[in-house]
Amino acid sequence: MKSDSFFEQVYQLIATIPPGKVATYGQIAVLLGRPQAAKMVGWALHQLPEHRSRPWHRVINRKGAISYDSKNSGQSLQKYLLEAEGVKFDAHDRVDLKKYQHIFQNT
DNA sequence: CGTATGACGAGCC
DNA sequence: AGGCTCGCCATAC
Repeated sequence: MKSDSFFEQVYQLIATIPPGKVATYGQIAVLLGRPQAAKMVGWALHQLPEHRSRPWHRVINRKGAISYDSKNSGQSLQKYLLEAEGVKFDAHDRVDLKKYQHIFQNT
C-alpha cells in the first residue's frame, strides 16, 4: 500500500494467518526484523482502523493468552472469535501455542 | 523536533 | 511456577 510502515507490514503479515491459527506479537516483530519491537505489533493492532477488518484476534501474546487488558475490554470477544475458528483455551484462558501457533513460511 | 505512549518480552526475585 | 520490573522501538501529538 502507500504505507510500507511497520504497522502496515504487521497488518499484512497477520492477514496471512489462517483461521484456527494464532501468532504472537514477538513472533511477528521478529519476522519484521524488530525482535524487540513486539510492543509495536500490539500497538499496530491498537491503532488498527476497524473499517479495515483484519484478523487481529489471531494475534496473542507470548503466554498464549489474550491481551488487550489496557481497556480491559474485548478480551472475551477475541477469545470468542478464536474459539469459533477451532482454537481451544485452557483453564488459564491460554491457547496451546505448540498446536495453534502459525509458522510463517516465506518460501 | 522532542517527549510519552504502548494489544509485549525476557529476566529476576 | 508465578508475578513484578525494566527495556525496546516505531508511531502519535
